[in-house]
Amino acid sequence: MLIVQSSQPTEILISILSYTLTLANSDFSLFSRPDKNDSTFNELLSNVMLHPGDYIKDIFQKPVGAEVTARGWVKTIRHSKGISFIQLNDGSGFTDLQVVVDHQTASEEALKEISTGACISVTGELVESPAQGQAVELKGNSIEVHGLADAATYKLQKKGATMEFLREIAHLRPRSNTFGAVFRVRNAASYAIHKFFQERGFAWVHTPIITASDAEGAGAMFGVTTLDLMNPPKTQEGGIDWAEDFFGKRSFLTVSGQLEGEIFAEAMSNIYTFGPTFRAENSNTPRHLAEFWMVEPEMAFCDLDDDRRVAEEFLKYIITHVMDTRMDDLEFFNKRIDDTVLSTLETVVNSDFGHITYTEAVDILEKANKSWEFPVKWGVDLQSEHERYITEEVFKKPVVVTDYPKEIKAFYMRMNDDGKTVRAMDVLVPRIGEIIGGSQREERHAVLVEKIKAMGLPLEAYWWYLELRKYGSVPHAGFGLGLERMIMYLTGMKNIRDVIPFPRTPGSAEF
RNA sequence: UCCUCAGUAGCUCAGUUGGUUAGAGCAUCUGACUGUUAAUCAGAGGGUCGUAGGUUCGAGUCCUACCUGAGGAGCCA
Repeated sequence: MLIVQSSQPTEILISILSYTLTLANSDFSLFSRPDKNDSTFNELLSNVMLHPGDYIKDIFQKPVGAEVTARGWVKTIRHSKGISFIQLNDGSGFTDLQVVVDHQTASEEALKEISTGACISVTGELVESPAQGQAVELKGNSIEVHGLADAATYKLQKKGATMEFLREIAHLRPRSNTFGAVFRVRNAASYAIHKFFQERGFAWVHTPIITASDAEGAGAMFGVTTLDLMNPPKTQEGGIDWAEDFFGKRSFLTVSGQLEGEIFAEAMSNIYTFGPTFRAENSNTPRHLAEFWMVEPEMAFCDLDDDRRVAEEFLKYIITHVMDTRMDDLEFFNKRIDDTVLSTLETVVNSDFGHITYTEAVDILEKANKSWEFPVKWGVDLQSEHERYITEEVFKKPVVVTDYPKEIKAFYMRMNDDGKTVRAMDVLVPRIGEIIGGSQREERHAVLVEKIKAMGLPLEAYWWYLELRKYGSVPHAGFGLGLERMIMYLTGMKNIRDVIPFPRTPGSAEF
């Protein structure tokens, strides 16, 4: 058996269809190559594409005796005298379909061409399985081989791979149990996010990826330029003349869509952003990426108390949806990755979140009979160890901490009447610590102007942000959720690089 | 960016106070087995010990630099 290499898309498709292994008549040399003129591209496409009802997850729902075709990638194949077993998976669910092929209807020689990683279609009858391990299995009558996978060089083995190794084969890792489950959960969580907001009348706003305002001060930004770095235009002072650049000024990849989100909240009332975000920090930890996805709702006519309630409802909704739709994957994580995943998620869904102020939190921490690596003192930001103590040991459930000292929070957070604290909130959950950060925004023009000045930020850069406070200003609030941190929470995965398809970190942008 | 640890077969690892021909399991290949479930059993092949220097009669092992990865810190989502 050979694989035809071709470069034209239509030829590739035809060669995919040409390796039909006809098992029913025991003549394994029958590999017909259909005349290219026999079929149009569209007809070929409709023949190979999976439709609802065709996925392996759907096949499990069909009655015993049904004639079905299963398509997917071989996870393992086992040969015995007279019979072979294939575990087939198309990514639609965690459970593999077991395909059974009798050597009286198919030659062992031909079956041994098929190995882990090969892509095949199998047609046959769905039957009750006589053995332990699965309720039903597919009794294969004919197998179509789309693409073989050389067993001697295929890198994704059946066992023994570390997360670090799988990261190096990111083009193959979605086919593994763990990563198939991770990305199904990621998809389900993403859908739940949209569903939650859409059901509540929030509009999804596509805030820009490229921005010219570097004034937020939320960390280092990636520059975007079309200038020739070897020979950039210079100003008279000798610096780079950004006026000559593509956008006529220095521009960057966004670090947050919040400020633009506020514009739309003050026009469409309730909105959310959901998209990629970039930080050029040289931070190399299991919790940081240079490119990650963030969800940022922004609500008009909303104070911090409402903000807090939305955040609680939001987290519970995502978890509930994933538990309802991807319990097969969650059970795998609970069994193989972290045996506290399910109990933690159930705790979050079934508890009313606690609520304390920063001042109360500091009081609790000072009175705690613990030796902190970082001493606690009013005015100093809470460390991870403090956050986890409060949520895991004091409350034993999620806690929202509000009203932080103004010095340790961003300029746009609304000043409290005490003049010392701002209407900020952090949602802390067991095992992770902070998962959501948010605030009520400063809607009073004069107060915001003073705040920007006090923090030494340039007023001009915020001209439009300040105008929102001059024309039809209203109390409003919002928060941010890092999608990957949520996926880590849902799956128990320990490294953020393993919950995003293609991680970007300092020194690494492969694939 | 700083601190710590690691890098030996395709993968996961062992390798003693420096010692002559570097091992295992899995994977691969060959064979056996009529229902397997990380199949099992028998046999075979497979290594520039991260890279470059250095110390030594002799380096996988000791030293230096660099590269890559992981954990911790800072920053945060």
